[in-house]
Amino acid sequence: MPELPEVETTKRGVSPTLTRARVDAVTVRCAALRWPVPPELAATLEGATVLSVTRRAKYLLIGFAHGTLIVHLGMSGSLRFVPPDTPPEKHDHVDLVLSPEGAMPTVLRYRDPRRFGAWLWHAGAPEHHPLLARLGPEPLSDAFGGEHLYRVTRNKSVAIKQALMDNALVVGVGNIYANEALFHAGIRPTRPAKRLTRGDCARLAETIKAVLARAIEAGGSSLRDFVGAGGEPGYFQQTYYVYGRAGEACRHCGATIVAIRQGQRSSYYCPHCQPC
DNA sequence: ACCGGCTCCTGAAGGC
DNA sequence: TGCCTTCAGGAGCCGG
Repeated sequence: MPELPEVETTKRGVSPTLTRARVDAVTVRCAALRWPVPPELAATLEGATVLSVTRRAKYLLIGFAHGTLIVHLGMSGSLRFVPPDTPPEKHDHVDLVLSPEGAMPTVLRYRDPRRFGAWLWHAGAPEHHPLLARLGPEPLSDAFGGEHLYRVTRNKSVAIKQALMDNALVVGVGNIYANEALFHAGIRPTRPAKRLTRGDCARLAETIKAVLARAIEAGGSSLRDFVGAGGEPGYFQQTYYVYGRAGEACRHCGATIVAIRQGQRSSYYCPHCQPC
Protein backbone atom coordinates (compact mmCIF):
# COMPACT_ATOMS: atom_id res chain seq x y z
CA MET A 1 0.00 0.00 0.00
CA PRO A 2 1.54 3.27 -1.01
CA GLU A 3 2.57 5.28 2.00
CA LEU A 4 4.34 8.60 1.77
CA PRO A 5 7.75 7.08 0.97
CA GLU A 6 6.29 5.16 -1.96
CA VAL A 7 4.60 8.28 -3.27
CA GLU A 8 7.81 10.26 -2.93
CA THR A 9 9.70 7.50 -4.74
CA THR A 10 7.06 7.47 -7.46
CA LYS A 11 7.39 11.22 -7.82
CA ARG A 12 11.16 11.01 -8.17
CA GLY A 13 10.78 8.15 -10.63
CA VAL A 14 8.34 9.82 -13.00
CA SER A 15 9.53 13.39 -12.68
CA PRO A 16 12.55 13.32 -15.05
CA THR A 17 10.54 11.93 -17.97
CA LEU A 18 7.31 13.73 -17.17
CA THR A 19 8.67 17.21 -16.65
CA ARG A 20 8.53 19.23 -19.88
CA ALA A 21 6.81 16.33 -21.66
CA ARG A 22 3.88 17.10 -23.94
CA VAL A 23 0.64 15.18 -23.43
CA ASP A 24 -0.39 13.82 -26.82
CA ALA A 25 -3.36 11.76 -25.69
CA VAL A 26 -5.21 10.67 -22.57
CA THR A 27 -6.98 7.33 -22.36
CA VAL A 28 -9.38 6.69 -19.49
CA ARG A 29 -10.49 3.05 -19.61
CA CYS A 30 -12.18 3.12 -16.24
CA ALA A 31 -13.33 6.42 -14.77
CA ALA A 32 -14.79 4.83 -11.61
CA LEU A 33 -11.98 5.61 -9.19
CA ARG A 34 -12.62 6.98 -5.72
CA TRP A 35 -14.17 9.96 -7.45
CA PRO A 36 -15.09 9.88 -11.13
CA VAL A 37 -12.23 10.86 -13.41
CA PRO A 38 -13.50 14.12 -14.98
CA PRO A 39 -14.96 13.37 -18.42
CA GLU A 40 -13.24 16.43 -19.85
CA LEU A 41 -9.79 15.43 -18.57
CA ALA A 42 -8.53 14.28 -21.96
CA ALA A 43 -9.61 17.48 -23.69
CA THR A 44 -8.08 19.50 -20.86
CA LEU A 45 -4.67 17.83 -21.04
CA GLU A 46 -4.15 17.00 -24.71
CA GLY A 47 -1.52 19.23 -26.24
CA ALA A 48 -0.45 20.68 -22.89
CA THR A 49 3.07 20.50 -21.49
CA VAL A 50 3.99 19.35 -17.99
CA LEU A 51 5.75 22.13 -16.10
CA SER A 52 6.35 20.46 -12.74
CA VAL A 53 5.91 17.28 -10.71
CA THR A 54 5.57 17.76 -6.98
CA ARG A 55 4.03 16.05 -3.98
CA ARG A 56 1.79 17.24 -1.15
CA ALA A 57 0.91 14.61 1.46
CA LYS A 58 0.25 11.52 -0.66
CA TYR A 59 -1.01 13.55 -3.60
CA LEU A 60 1.11 13.78 -6.74
CA LEU A 61 0.72 17.19 -8.34
CA ILE A 62 1.42 17.40 -12.05
CA GLY A 63 1.55 21.06 -12.92
CA PHE A 64 0.50 22.63 -16.22
CA ALA A 65 0.23 26.26 -17.24
CA HIS A 66 -3.55 26.15 -16.91
CA GLY A 67 -3.96 23.99 -13.82
CA THR A 68 -2.89 20.90 -11.88
CA LEU A 69 -3.50 17.21 -12.37
CA ILE A 70 -3.95 15.72 -8.89
CA VAL A 71 -3.16 12.00 -8.66
CA HIS A 72 -3.61 9.86 -5.56
CA LEU A 73 -2.47 6.22 -5.57
CA GLY A 74 -5.00 5.13 -2.96
CA MET A 75 -4.16 1.72 -1.62
CA SER A 76 -3.10 -0.17 -4.69
CA GLY A 77 -2.29 2.43 -7.32
CA SER A 78 0.96 2.56 -9.26
CA LEU A 79 2.47 4.50 -12.15
CA ARG A 80 4.96 3.23 -14.68
CA PHE A 81 6.24 3.93 -18.14
CA VAL A 82 5.44 1.47 -20.92
CA PRO A 83 6.27 1.63 -24.64
CA PRO A 84 3.54 3.01 -26.91
CA ASP A 85 1.03 0.38 -28.04
CA THR A 86 1.65 -1.86 -25.04
CA PRO A 87 -1.68 -3.66 -24.54
CA PRO A 88 -3.30 -2.69 -21.25
CA GLU A 89 -3.77 -5.37 -18.64
CA LYS A 90 -6.55 -5.77 -16.15
CA HIS A 91 -6.76 -2.77 -13.80
CA ASP A 92 -4.76 -0.46 -16.10
CA HIS A 93 -7.25 2.40 -15.90
CA VAL A 94 -5.54 5.52 -17.27
CA ASP A 95 -2.79 6.28 -19.83
CA LEU A 96 -0.98 9.52 -20.56
CA VAL A 97 0.61 9.29 -23.99
CA LEU A 98 3.65 11.54 -23.78
CA SER A 99 6.26 13.13 -25.98
CA PRO A 100 9.05 13.73 -23.49
CA GLU A 101 11.60 16.43 -24.13
CA GLY A 102 14.30 14.98 -26.36
CA ALA A 103 13.11 11.38 -26.14
CA MET A 104 10.89 8.92 -27.94
CA PRO A 105 7.17 8.85 -27.11
CA THR A 106 6.21 6.85 -24.07
CA VAL A 107 3.11 6.10 -22.05
CA LEU A 108 2.62 6.78 -18.36
CA ARG A 109 0.24 4.04 -17.26
CA TYR A 110 -1.84 4.01 -14.07
CA ARG A 111 -2.87 0.70 -12.54
CA ASP A 112 -5.10 0.47 -9.48
CA PRO A 113 -6.83 -2.86 -8.75
CA ARG A 114 -8.87 -1.56 -5.81
CA ARG A 115 -9.64 1.80 -7.39
CA PHE A 116 -9.25 3.79 -4.18
CA GLY A 117 -7.03 6.22 -6.05
CA ALA A 118 -7.96 9.47 -7.78
CA TRP A 119 -7.26 11.48 -10.93
CA LEU A 120 -8.61 15.00 -10.59
CA TRP A 121 -8.13 18.30 -12.35
CA HIS A 122 -7.88 21.64 -10.58
CA ALA A 123 -7.74 24.84 -12.58
CA GLY A 124 -6.54 27.03 -9.71
CA ALA A 125 -3.54 26.85 -7.41
CA PRO A 126 -3.38 23.28 -6.03
CA GLU A 127 -3.04 24.42 -2.42
CA HIS A 128 -6.55 25.84 -2.69
CA HIS A 129 -8.13 22.59 -3.81
CA PRO A 130 -10.58 21.36 -1.14
CA LEU A 131 -8.60 18.14 -0.70
CA LEU A 132 -5.36 20.02 -0.05
CA ALA A 133 -6.49 23.20 1.67
CA ARG A 134 -6.76 21.82 5.20
CA LEU A 135 -3.76 19.53 5.28
CA GLY A 136 -1.29 19.70 8.15
CA PRO A 137 2.46 20.12 7.72
CA GLU A 138 4.71 17.74 5.82
CA PRO A 139 6.29 15.34 8.33
CA LEU A 140 9.80 15.86 6.94
CA SER A 141 9.57 19.65 6.92
CA ASP A 142 10.75 21.98 9.67
CA ALA A 143 7.12 22.95 10.23
CA PHE A 144 6.61 19.55 11.83
CA GLY A 145 8.35 18.69 15.07
CA GLY A 146 7.84 17.96 18.74
CA GLU A 147 6.47 21.39 19.54
CA HIS A 148 3.88 21.21 16.76
CA LEU A 149 2.85 17.70 17.76
CA TYR A 150 2.55 18.77 21.39
CA ARG A 151 0.48 21.81 20.56
CA VAL A 152 -2.04 20.08 18.26
CA THR A 153 -2.63 17.15 20.59
CA ARG A 154 -3.42 19.11 23.76
CA ASN A 155 -7.20 18.84 23.39
CA LYS A 156 -7.28 15.41 21.70
CA SER A 157 -8.60 12.55 23.77
CA VAL A 158 -8.36 10.25 20.77
CA ALA A 159 -5.57 7.66 20.83
CA ILE A 160 -2.20 8.94 19.62
CA LYS A 161 -2.12 6.33 16.86
CA GLN A 162 -5.33 7.71 15.39
CA ALA A 163 -4.19 11.30 15.89
CA LEU A 164 -1.03 10.59 13.88
CA MET A 165 -3.17 9.41 10.99
CA ASP A 166 -5.27 12.59 11.03
CA ASN A 167 -4.12 14.59 8.02
CA ALA A 168 -5.08 17.85 9.69
CA LEU A 169 -2.35 17.32 12.31
CA VAL A 170 0.38 15.94 10.10
CA VAL A 171 0.17 14.40 6.63
CA GLY A 172 1.62 11.27 5.16
CA VAL A 173 1.76 9.09 8.28
CA GLY A 174 -0.16 5.96 7.33
CA ASN A 175 -0.92 2.86 9.32
CA ILE A 176 2.45 1.19 8.84
CA TYR A 177 4.61 4.12 9.82
CA ALA A 178 2.33 5.22 12.66
CA ASN A 179 2.82 1.80 14.22
CA GLU A 180 6.55 1.75 13.56
CA ALA A 181 7.18 5.28 14.82
CA LEU A 182 5.24 4.64 18.03
CA PHE A 183 7.31 1.53 18.64
CA HIS A 184 10.59 3.37 18.21
CA ALA A 185 9.34 6.14 20.48
CA GLY A 186 8.28 3.62 23.14
CA ILE A 187 4.69 4.89 23.20
CA ARG A 188 1.67 2.58 23.20
CA PRO A 189 -0.71 3.38 20.34
CA THR A 190 -3.70 3.52 22.67
CA ARG A 191 -2.43 6.37 24.84
CA PRO A 192 -4.74 9.41 24.62
CA ALA A 193 -2.93 11.99 22.50
CA LYS A 194 -3.33 14.68 25.14
CA ARG A 195 -1.46 12.51 27.64
CA LEU A 196 1.80 12.73 25.71
CA THR A 197 4.41 14.92 27.39
CA ARG A 198 6.59 17.43 25.59
CA GLY A 199 9.37 14.86 25.71
CA ASP A 200 7.13 12.16 24.24
CA CYS A 201 6.15 14.46 21.40
CA ALA A 202 9.74 15.44 20.68
CA ARG A 203 10.78 11.78 20.59
CA LEU A 204 7.79 10.72 18.51
CA ALA A 205 8.25 13.51 15.95
CA GLU A 206 11.88 12.48 15.53
CA THR A 207 11.03 8.79 15.08
CA ILE A 208 8.40 9.71 12.48
CA LYS A 209 10.95 11.69 10.52
CA ALA A 210 13.57 8.96 10.85
CA VAL A 211 11.28 6.13 9.84
CA LEU A 212 9.97 8.00 6.78
CA ALA A 213 13.38 9.25 5.70
CA ARG A 214 14.84 5.78 5.97
CA ALA A 215 12.02 4.32 3.87
CA ILE A 216 12.48 6.99 1.19
CA GLU A 217 16.17 6.18 1.10
CA ALA A 218 15.39 2.50 0.67
CA GLY A 219 13.01 3.38 -2.14
CA GLY A 220 15.72 5.07 -4.14
CA SER A 221 17.08 1.70 -5.19
CA SER A 222 13.83 0.87 -6.97
CA LEU A 223 13.93 3.91 -9.23
CA ARG A 224 15.30 1.81 -12.08
CA ASP A 225 11.88 0.18 -12.30
CA PHE A 226 10.47 3.35 -13.80
CA VAL A 227 12.56 3.39 -16.94
CA GLY A 228 11.73 0.13 -18.63
CA ALA A 229 8.50 -1.60 -19.33
CA GLY A 230 9.39 -3.59 -16.24
CA GLY A 231 7.63 -4.56 -13.08
CA GLU A 232 5.92 -2.73 -10.31
CA PRO A 233 7.41 0.63 -9.52
CA GLY A 234 8.53 1.96 -6.26
CA TYR A 235 7.18 -0.41 -3.68
CA PHE A 236 9.69 -1.90 -1.38
CA GLN A 237 9.57 -4.39 1.41
CA GLN A 238 11.30 -3.34 4.57
CA THR A 239 11.98 -4.91 7.87
CA TYR A 240 9.23 -3.85 10.20
CA TYR A 241 9.53 -3.93 13.98
CA VAL A 242 5.84 -4.34 14.82
CA TYR A 243 3.63 -3.88 11.74
CA GLY A 244 2.10 -7.19 10.68
CA ARG A 245 4.08 -9.08 13.34
CA ALA A 246 1.29 -10.14 15.73
CA GLY A 247 2.40 -13.16 17.75
CA GLU A 248 6.04 -12.79 16.74
CA ALA A 249 8.91 -11.85 19.02
CA CYS A 250 9.86 -8.20 19.53
CA ARG A 251 13.18 -7.52 17.83
CA HIS A 252 14.33 -5.57 20.88
CA CYS A 253 13.16 -7.54 23.90
CA GLY A 254 11.66 -10.80 22.63
CA ALA A 255 8.20 -10.15 24.08
CA THR A 256 5.24 -11.17 21.92
CA ILE A 257 3.91 -8.42 19.61
CA VAL A 258 0.22 -7.69 20.23
CA ALA A 259 -2.39 -6.74 17.61
CA ILE A 260 -5.46 -4.65 18.38
CA ARG A 261 -8.06 -2.73 16.38
CA GLN A 262 -8.31 1.05 16.57
CA GLY A 263 -10.89 2.81 14.45
CA GLN A 264 -11.17 0.03 11.84
CA ARG A 265 -7.37 -0.17 11.63
CA SER A 266 -4.88 -2.76 12.83
CA SER A 267 -2.41 -1.58 15.44
CA TYR A 268 0.59 -3.50 16.66
CA TYR A 269 2.80 -2.90 19.66
CA CYS A 270 5.26 -4.51 22.01
CA PRO A 271 3.73 -4.60 25.50
CA HIS A 272 7.19 -4.40 27.06
CA CYS A 273 8.88 -1.74 24.92
CA GLN A 274 5.68 0.35 24.77
CA PRO A 275 4.47 0.07 28.36
CA CYS A 276 1.91 2.88 28.14
C1' DA B 1 -14.86 21.02 17.79
C1' DC B 2 -14.44 16.46 18.26
C1' DC B 3 -14.85 11.67 17.27
C1' DG B 4 -16.57 7.16 15.79
C1' DG B 5 -18.25 4.66 12.07
C1' DC B 6 -19.18 3.99 7.14
C1' DT B 7 -17.78 3.73 2.47
C1' DC B 8 -15.53 2.71 -2.01
C1' DC B 9 -13.08 -2.10 -4.24
C1' DT B 10 -10.71 -6.49 -5.05
C1' DG B 11 -6.91 -9.77 -3.99
C1' DA B 12 -5.51 -12.67 -0.46
C1' DA B 13 -6.28 -15.56 3.22
C1' DG B 14 -8.91 -18.64 5.92
C1' DG B 15 -12.45 -22.19 6.74
C1' DC B 16 -14.94 -26.29 5.70
C1' DT C 1 -8.96 -29.38 -4.48
C1' DG C 2 -12.10 -25.78 -4.58
C1' DC C 3 -15.55 -22.80 -3.46
C1' DC C 4 -17.39 -19.42 -0.41
C1' DT C 5 -16.76 -15.99 3.20
C1' DT C 6 -14.16 -12.62 5.53
C1' DC C 7 -11.04 -9.02 5.80
C1' DA C 8 -7.70 -5.21 5.08
C1' DG C 9 -6.91 -0.62 4.03
C1' DG C 10 -6.48 5.60 2.62
C1' DA C 11 -9.00 8.95 3.85
C1' DG C 12 -13.08 11.77 2.90
C1' DC C 13 -17.53 12.28 4.69
C1' DC C 14 -21.48 12.21 7.63
C1' DG C 15 -24.06 11.91 11.76
C1' DG C 16 -24.17 12.25 16.74
